[in-house]
Amino acid sequence: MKRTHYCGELREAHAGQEVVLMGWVQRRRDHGGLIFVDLRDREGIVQVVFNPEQEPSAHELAGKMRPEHVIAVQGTVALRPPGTENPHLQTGRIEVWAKGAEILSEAKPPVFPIEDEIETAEDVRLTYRFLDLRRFPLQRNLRLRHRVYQVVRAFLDRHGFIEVETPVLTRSTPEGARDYLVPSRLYPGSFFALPQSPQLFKQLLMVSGLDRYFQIVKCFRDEDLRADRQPEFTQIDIEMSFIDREDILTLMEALIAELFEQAAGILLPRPFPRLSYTEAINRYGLDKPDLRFEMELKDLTDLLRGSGFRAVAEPLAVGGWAKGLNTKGCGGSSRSELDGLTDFVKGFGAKGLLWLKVTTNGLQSPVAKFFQPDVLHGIQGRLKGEEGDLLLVVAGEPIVVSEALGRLRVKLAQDLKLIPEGEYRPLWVIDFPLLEFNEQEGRWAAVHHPFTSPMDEDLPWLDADPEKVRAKAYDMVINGQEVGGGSIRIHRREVQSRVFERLGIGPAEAKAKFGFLLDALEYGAPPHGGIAFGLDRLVMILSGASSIRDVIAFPKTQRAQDLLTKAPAPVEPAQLRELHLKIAL
RNA sequence: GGGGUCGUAGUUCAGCUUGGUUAGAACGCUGGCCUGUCAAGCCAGAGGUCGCCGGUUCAAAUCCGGUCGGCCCCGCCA
Repeated sequence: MKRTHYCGELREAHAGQEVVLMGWVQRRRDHGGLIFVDLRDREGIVQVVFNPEQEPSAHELAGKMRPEHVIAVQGTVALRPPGTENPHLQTGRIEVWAKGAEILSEAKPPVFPIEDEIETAEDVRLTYRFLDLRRFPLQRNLRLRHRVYQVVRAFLDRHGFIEVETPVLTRSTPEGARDYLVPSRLYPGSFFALPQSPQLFKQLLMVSGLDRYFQIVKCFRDEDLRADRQPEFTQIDIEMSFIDREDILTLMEALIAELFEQAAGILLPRPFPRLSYTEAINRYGLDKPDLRFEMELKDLTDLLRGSGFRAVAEPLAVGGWAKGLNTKGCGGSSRSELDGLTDFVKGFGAKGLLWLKVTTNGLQSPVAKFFQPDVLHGIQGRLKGEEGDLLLVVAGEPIVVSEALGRLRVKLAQDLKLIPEGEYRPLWVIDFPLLEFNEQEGRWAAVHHPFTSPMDEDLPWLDADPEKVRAKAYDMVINGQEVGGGSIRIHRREVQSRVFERLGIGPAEAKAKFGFLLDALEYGAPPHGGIAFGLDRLVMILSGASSIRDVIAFPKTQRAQDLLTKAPAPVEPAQLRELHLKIAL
C-alpha cells in the first residue's frame, strides 16, 4: 500500500475517492459491530469506519488496534450519514469506509495521553519527548519555527545577505558568559570553546568583503536557565558593511515586520518607536519596557529630598532617587497584599516600599506623618492620584529604584490583567552606555561586548568619565522581551585598543586572545555593524508559548539535563585518557 | 550559591493538620457484552518501593532531619 493523502486534509470534495492513509490510532470506539477508529497524522484526524458485514477481515484487524498503533488503511471517502457529522473535526463531514487495513507497528499504551491539553508533569513529558511531540500544540510550534527560518532566509537572501557557517569548535575568549569547553585530543591541556555567538567571525567576514552576512546559528552559554533561557539557543545572526545605525534599524525593522506578518499574520505598528536607554529607564525602570500598558514611573526625588523620613532622606542625600507609580483603583489593597508587594521589591534590592492610598480625606499611609502636607500634595499631583488609587514609592540607589519599580510595574500589570491579549508593541532601545562598573571585579565591563563602537562625540570621555560614554548599540524589544540586540562595531585598530585598555585588557592579553581581530583591523576593515535576534524568543512570542522549551524540539531541564538522552553522562576511562583528562571531584 | 513550590497506581489527584483497618478516586489499561459512535456505553478485573536515605515511635504516606528530581524566581546570562 502507498499513502495517497494525509488524514487531516480530507474534505467533502474527496467524497467517492479511494484513499490510502497511514498514521497513528488516536482512539477506537468498538461497538461490537461497527468499529470507529480516529486516525491521526501531522495534518489532523479523520474517522475510519470498519463494517463487519462489508469487510469482515478488516473489521477483525480493527479489533486488535489500540491507541498509538501505527496503521495503514485503504478505503473510500464518504459523506457521513446526516446527523452524524462532527463539527469539532476539520474532517468531520466525511469519514473513510475501510476496505483493507494493516497494522504497521504496535504500541505500548502511551505514558500520557496524546491530546492538545494535558497536565502531565514536565519531566515525564521530556523523558518521552517523542510522545510529547506527537501533540498538536508542539507540532504547531515546530512548524511555526520552520516558517520563521523560511521567511528570514527569503528576506535576507532578497536583500543580498550571504549565509555563511562559522566554526562551532572555536576558542574561549574573555568577557561574557561561561563557556562550554571541548577538550582537544591532539593538543593535550588545550580546549575548544563552543561559541557564545559568532561575533568575531562575522566581523572577520566583513573584513573579508562579504559585505552582508547572516546565519541561523546555535549559540552556547553555560549559565543557569530560566523560562526563556536554554544553554543552547538559536540566533539569527546578521552583519553588514558600509552602513550606519539608521540603515540597520530600518532594514531589521522591515525583517521583523515581514516575519510577524508572514509567519503569524501579525501586523506590527510601524515605524517602531525609539527610546534612548536613559528615557527607557526613567519612564519604565527597565531597558526592555513593555509598552502594552501605561503606568509609567515618575521622579519624586526633588519632592522628597530633605523630608523628615530618614529611610527616604538618607539615600537621596547621597545621590539616590525616589520614584513612584500609580496603581489605578487599587486603594482598597489589603495589608497582606501590600506586604507582598514590599517583599517583591525587596527581592530586587529595595529597602522597602512606601504606599499611599488616595482617599476622600487625602493621602492615607503609615508614613504620611513624616511628610509635610505640600509634599504629600506634590506626590499625589505628580502621580495623578485620584480617589481610590494606590501610590507606590521606592527610594534608594538609582539602579535599584529603577529595577524594583520597573519589575513591580510589570508584575502589577500582569496581576491586574492590564495587558491586552493579541497586542504586539515593538520598539528600539538605543544609546546604551558603553561601559558599566562591575562592583564584584572592581573594573569597567562592556555593557554589550568589547567590540561595540563608542559614539564618536563621546570618545573623549573614555578615560576621564567612562560612565558618560554612549555606545552605538541598540536592542529590539517586543512586549517587554528583548528579542535582539546589536551595534556598530569598532573598525579602527586604535579605538579597539583604547577600549580594551579601558576594560583592563592590556596589549599583551589583547594580542594573545584577540590578536586575529586586531590583525584584521589593520588590513582594511570596513565600517560595519550588525545585530543578532533570539530566534527561540521570537517563536515564543509568535506562538504565545510561555516556556522556551515549548518551541525547542529537544530542550534541557532547568538543571541543564536532557532527560531523553540522559545527557550529560560519564564517559569511558579510555576516552578520558585519550583526551589527557583526569576527573577530580 | 540562595529563595519559593511540587513529588502517592501508566497519568492527574485525594489522603498528610490530629500517626493506627486492606492507601482511595477519575482517566488510562486488560477481559466480556454491544451496529452510528466521536470523552461511545454497560459489566468485571489487574495495577502502589507513598521520590530516596535516616531518625522519632509499639506503629510513619502522615512527624523530624537530610538528600535527589521537576518547575518559577534572585544571583549569573559581554
